[in-house]
Amino acid sequence: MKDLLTGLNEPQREAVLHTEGPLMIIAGAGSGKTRVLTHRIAHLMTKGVDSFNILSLTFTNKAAREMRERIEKVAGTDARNLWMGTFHAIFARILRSEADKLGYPNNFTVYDTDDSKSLIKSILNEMQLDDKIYKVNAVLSRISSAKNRLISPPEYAQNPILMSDDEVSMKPKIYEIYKKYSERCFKAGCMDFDDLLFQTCKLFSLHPDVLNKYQKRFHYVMVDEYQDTNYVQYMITKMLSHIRKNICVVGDDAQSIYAFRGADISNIFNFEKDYPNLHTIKLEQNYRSTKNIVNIANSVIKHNKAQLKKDVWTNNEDGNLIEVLKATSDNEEGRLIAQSIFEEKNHNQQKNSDFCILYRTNAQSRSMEEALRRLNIPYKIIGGLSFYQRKEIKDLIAYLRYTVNHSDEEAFKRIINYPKRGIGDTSVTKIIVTAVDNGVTIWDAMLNIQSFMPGRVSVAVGDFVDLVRGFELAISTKDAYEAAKLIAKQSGISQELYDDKTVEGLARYQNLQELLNAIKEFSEDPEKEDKSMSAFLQEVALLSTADAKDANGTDYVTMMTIHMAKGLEFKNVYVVGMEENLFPSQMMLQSRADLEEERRLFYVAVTRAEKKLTLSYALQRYKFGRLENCEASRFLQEIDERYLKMPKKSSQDMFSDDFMTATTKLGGSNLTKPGFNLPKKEAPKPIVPTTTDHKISDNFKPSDTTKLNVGHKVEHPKFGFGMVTKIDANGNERKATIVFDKAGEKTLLLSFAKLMIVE
DNA sequence: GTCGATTGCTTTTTT
DNA sequence: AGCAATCGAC
Repeated sequence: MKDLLTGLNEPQREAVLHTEGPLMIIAGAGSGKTRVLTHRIAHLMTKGVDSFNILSLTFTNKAAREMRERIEKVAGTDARNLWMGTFHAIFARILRSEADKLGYPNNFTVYDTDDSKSLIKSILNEMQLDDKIYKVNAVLSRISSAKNRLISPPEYAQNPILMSDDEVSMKPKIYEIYKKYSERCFKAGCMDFDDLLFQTCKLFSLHPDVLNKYQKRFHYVMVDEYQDTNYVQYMITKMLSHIRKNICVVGDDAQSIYAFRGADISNIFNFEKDYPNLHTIKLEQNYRSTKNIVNIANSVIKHNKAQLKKDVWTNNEDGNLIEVLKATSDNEEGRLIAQSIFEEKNHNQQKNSDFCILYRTNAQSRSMEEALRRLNIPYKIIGGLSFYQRKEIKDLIAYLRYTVNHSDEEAFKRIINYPKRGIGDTSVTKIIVTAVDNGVTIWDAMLNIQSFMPGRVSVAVGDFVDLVRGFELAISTKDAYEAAKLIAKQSGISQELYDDKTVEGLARYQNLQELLNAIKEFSEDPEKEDKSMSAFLQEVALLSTADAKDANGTDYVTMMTIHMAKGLEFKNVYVVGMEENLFPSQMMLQSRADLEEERRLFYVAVTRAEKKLTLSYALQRYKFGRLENCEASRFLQEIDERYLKMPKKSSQDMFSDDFMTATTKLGGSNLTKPGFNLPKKEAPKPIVPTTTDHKISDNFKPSDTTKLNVGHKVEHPKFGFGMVTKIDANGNERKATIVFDKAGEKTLLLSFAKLMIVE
């Protein structure tokens, strides 16, 4: 036990030793949180607690896997009975043995987000609602947030606030859609992601005996990333730990970045209200980053109002100043970053894996990729489209799902006419509608196809039914891998992909093979107690992009969104695209709360860095295919200047040099001021009386303004001569801000303004 | 029922 | 720019 405590600081030790009663650990970035958690579990076990009685909940499979590995290192095989996993995985597992108590089949299948959307679309169609008004994403998020707040359809209908919100937003039918959606999922024997939690909560509420069973089992409950829990998750953990109250939550309010998905920081703030005898420990010493990085992070986060008091500090060296790079364009930004990585690698003998590029949106990766490729720097993008989101993978999975669960409507829709077997959308809809109207499953409807759709289609449907029966037999007589192989072949998917000789087709065929390999691995894994196809599907449904196996031994620069980077650390971190309307995102500028979440996101980004942090922005960037002008992010201005290093002179580019000089002058002394400049909010615009007596030049002829840009001198028939200072593009609507010599500053719509470009 | 062309949308997303 | 979804023509 002693060695579990060596090397820990005082609060860390305290957290490890405090095992009985409610405990909240507020863990600053880089404060050794994972270490504390693993040592705490190991400590429990050395005290004689059976790992069987410990439940540890995380948010990602990756986090769960890493923590399990670390515990096994300390505690050995004793840890194998530990229940450690994501909320969804753990409760899916419980539901698999208890689902019948809620009327679901125990081999229920799981709808992913695409399935949910597709089901909502069907329902909208059937209700003949305009999907321009009822946007699928909006409807789903409404339903999802209801579920996350434990509001069932009847409760939704009785909630005056929800109902009037829908009324006001011109979507009064949301309740009905929600009700139908729930019924359809239930009939299909399917749970969506939210159901895995919602139904667990329902199960525990309706069946005290079941709840009691798990309460007795889990003597100790631990929750990581508590700031990201939503209300259902809060309820479940509260219920589970109700008897013994040995609940330990770990979180950092400053790193809460998933409010947009229903995470509720107030779960942290309210935790002490639930547990009057709560013990709180703060881990404030940062072991990860240099003083400069810790300081800049603190100087950023202090702009937020809503936060717990915390004082993160470090004993590490001061380290480098934070460098700010300014580029004229998104492409140049990529070049500057790639160049910086290249130089840094050479100077300090670093590996590619010491570098990480973080951005707000996935779309920003492209300019980075191109630049890195040009310098032959290997990179890897984390996130984006995951393996299991690829069409060919989802298709085979749909076959497997449908074979396991004949009621699975979304799987059915995917496969009924793929590969083509002459059953088109009209027929499919008719089958589904008949099933829904008669209250039977789609499978039953197909068995009776003759009665309502005689003719050619019914033969095709009959063949399909026989095909699935054959698959069913395969699954019941063979192992998961052999069955899947047979299904891939007999469904025709294998052939279909094999016949496609394009490059993409080849890749798709290989992906299919890779999926089969994954099933093989699964069915040969000695650690898995349940190797059924149904178990495989469940595991796969809860996998995500971040869970992909690491390419072994290759050394690459990592690129990802900031969201994906939470919990990770790199020696050198580049946060790119530090621009207004990008980071913070313009969608997030609506409310203070949203802006604060963006700021926390920035906090997460900078705290990933161990040694060197670089921030960059571009003056122009392509957005949605349009070139837009950008200003430096307000977050840059919020940083205390003494931690910053001047923007580096951007390479060779004349235009950029000119711009640099100009802005540096504006910014004052280049020794103290970084060279970015935000328009001062208070600065009044010069008020100049409008003069309309400009004498139009003889040779005046309106120019083509599509190429009009900042710096151009123009003539306007009324306002006279002026200089373009800003171009704003909003869809097709382009606006130019022009400072006229006599008429002052004007913002003109280019589609109307007659302008002649003078130079 | 199937194919292609046009139209519209676009944050982040552990599950 | 890039992609999915929808619409119109065979």
